[in-house]
Amino acid sequence: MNKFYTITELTREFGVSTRTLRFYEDEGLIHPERRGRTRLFRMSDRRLIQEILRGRRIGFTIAEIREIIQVYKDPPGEAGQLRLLMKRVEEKREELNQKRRDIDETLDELNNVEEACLTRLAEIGVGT
Amino acid sequence: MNKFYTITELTREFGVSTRTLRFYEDEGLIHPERRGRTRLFRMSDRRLIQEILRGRRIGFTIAEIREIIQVYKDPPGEAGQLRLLMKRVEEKREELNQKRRDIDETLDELNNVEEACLTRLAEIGVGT
DNA sequence: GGGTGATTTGACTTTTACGTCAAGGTCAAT
DNA sequence: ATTGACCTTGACGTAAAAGTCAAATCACCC
Repeated sequence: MNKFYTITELTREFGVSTRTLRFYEDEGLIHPERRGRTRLFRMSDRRLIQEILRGRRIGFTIAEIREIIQVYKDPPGEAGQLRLLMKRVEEKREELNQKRRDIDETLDELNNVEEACLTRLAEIGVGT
Repeated sequence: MNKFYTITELTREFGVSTRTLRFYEDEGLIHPERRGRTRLFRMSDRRLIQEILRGRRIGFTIAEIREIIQVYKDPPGEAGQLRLLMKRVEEKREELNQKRRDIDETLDELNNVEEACLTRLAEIGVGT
């Protein structure tokens, strides 16, 4: 079937604006086909957008996302480049692990807040 | 002992600029004491800064961080407010859980990239 | 074949979270 | 008293990631 998606289909699905998707194209993150001037998104574009948005949610910049995409599209062939890439991967891993710790701590805090709310509610509206 | 910290002590400890800490004060996130015009940070300020930076790392905006701080400083007393707060807590929890999933998926991807690098390296520089 | 609604490009604007001067105050040590 | 380190306010600048708006074009349907 090889269905094509229009830009607004994808904006609705992912909750982003058309401006955002065009911006990602301008930035070289996606390359939808064209029929005339209108963009036609394939499955692969759709998946790529999902990855981009995932990166965005965890705070990657466009440049970082582009870099990751590049690696997938065109992995380096030279040993030095490979080592460099591995170092960067290691750094990213550290960063993400830190972020996970931060998230876990914050989730704990949220639990505390919630419990405090519940006790408070129990005190106030004794018969809720 | 009740030690005071100077602004640069804290900037060095946390790896942020003085501008950043003054910005946080302008935004009402911290309220260091003053001796004359110079800021004196107490332990409580230090801890608060840690929390702020943790929030920052996981992508909270200044406004969100301020809101969280507010809740700690001055928890709402009215039932409706409490319920509202709990709803927002629940939303934040969802958001953070999503972020955790995103991070885990990205960590998996990083592992793939690393493995690909290793195989590639083994192929190329057979005797590294 | 004209209207309607979706798309496109391009330019300009906005928001967030600081960075970067400029211009000077404070204080301890020399 | 001067130097040097550190601190202050205030104004202006900037980069990233879109938002907004205008004008033009396109596809489609009756």
